[in-house]
Amino acid sequence: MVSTGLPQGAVPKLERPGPLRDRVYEALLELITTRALGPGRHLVESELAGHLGVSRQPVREALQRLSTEGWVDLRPAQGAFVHEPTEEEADQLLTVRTLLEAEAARLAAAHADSPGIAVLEELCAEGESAVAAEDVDRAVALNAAFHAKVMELAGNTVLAELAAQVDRRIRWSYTPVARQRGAQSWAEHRELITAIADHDEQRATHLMREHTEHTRRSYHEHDAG
Amino acid sequence: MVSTGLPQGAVPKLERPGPLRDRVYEALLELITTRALGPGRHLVESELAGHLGVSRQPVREALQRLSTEGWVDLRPAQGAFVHEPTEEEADQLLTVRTLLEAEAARLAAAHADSPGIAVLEELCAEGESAVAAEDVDRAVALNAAFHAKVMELAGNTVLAELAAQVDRRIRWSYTPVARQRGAQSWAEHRELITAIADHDEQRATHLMREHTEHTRRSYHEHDAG
DNA sequence: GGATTGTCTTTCGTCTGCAGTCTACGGCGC
DNA sequence: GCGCCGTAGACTGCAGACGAAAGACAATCC
Repeated sequence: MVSTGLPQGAVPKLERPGPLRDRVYEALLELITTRALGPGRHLVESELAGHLGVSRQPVREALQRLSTEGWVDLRPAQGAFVHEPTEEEADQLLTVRTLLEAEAARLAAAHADSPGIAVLEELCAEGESAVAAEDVDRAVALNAAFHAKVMELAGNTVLAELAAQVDRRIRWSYTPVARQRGAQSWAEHRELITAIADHDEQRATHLMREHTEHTRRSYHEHDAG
Repeated sequence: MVSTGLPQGAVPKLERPGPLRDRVYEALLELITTRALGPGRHLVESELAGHLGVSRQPVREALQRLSTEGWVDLRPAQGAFVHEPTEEEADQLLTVRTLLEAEAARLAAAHADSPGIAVLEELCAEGESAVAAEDVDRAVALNAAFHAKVMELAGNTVLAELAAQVDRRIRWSYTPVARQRGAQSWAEHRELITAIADHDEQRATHLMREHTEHTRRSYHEHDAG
């Protein structure tokens, strides 16, 4: 088995194109999150199929998946429409996110080991430098990576999957706001890291809850203004 | 508009058969939850199509949906296989469920009104009588209805959707256990109702957490035994 | 003039057919 | 006897086509 001398992970699967439906799915998700397809827009299957150069079938399967994940609404015998997020729904999403992230922080505090904490600190340092350099896109990406790493350290796959869903939907109805509070956010991250390193579950839960609640509040302020 | 004299809600929509894919979806879900299609089984599209008297397309779409909801694993170019739940996954699901239900109880305590509480009490009474009559199926159904009502009173749609997903998956890897603790469970429900009626968020959260944790523990005991 | 009804276009829902790929099995060489 | 290779079968992935339902618009009747 190992006698071939081939590097183990170097040639994973020859990089195939992969199932067409998945690429259609990602293409549509990109179009939706970038607002190229705005909320409420009617997605005509044949139109999308022609535009992407494929048949209707992969498009239909992609739309199905997008529907179950809450990106589009699939009205029977009428077609798919890009979901229109309401104020109420955004608030509910933020509530749920607070819940999931806080639990993740607790579990991370319970299970985290040294290498994991080192990664967190590294991400935090990079994030701070990105904020200092006013590289907003990079800061946002690092923020997502930080939370994803906390979720990974929590070691609960189910929790991670749900959080990922919720997170993407939030970031969608939310793009303009996420760019505002930069430095403050990373200071809170630093506090959170120490709590996790100390295995202080209560403190980690509390800090993460505060952190996401701050974000939620800034959303409402933005909305009101 | 109202001069037609037709009863308003009596003729809702003529009860159409509805989209075929949905009926296929429900049929397959029934077959999976009842273990007629056991975990790990290879689901062949043409076979299912022939058995249900439809074409492959609705079957494919139903399988897609089942895949995104975690019921089947869709291996590319190989087909669909009924998902095999692991011990770890079951535990993670229960953890998440505890979290979601506890939050629902808190929100319910914050928002519940008299008619809602009345419904809860009614469900509780029915549940106790079902337990007394040793009608296990009915007791299980009422238990689900009770938790669903609490979730509805919480008034958070996103939370409810996530909880519904998690709940169904739990009930699947879980059927043999759910039938054990009957009377105890309903006593806890009664306590929870009073907490909600008093708008005591802390107590409602705590009680629901205890309640679901009891369930989780009995799962592990059953598993160990 | 307003409401109603008939038709017409658009789009979805479903079915059939074909090509690509993975798996399993039998034959062959060592 | 053991392992490798070639071939056959089966299944999935994708494309195209047909029937049906929903919405829009115009003509008609009251």
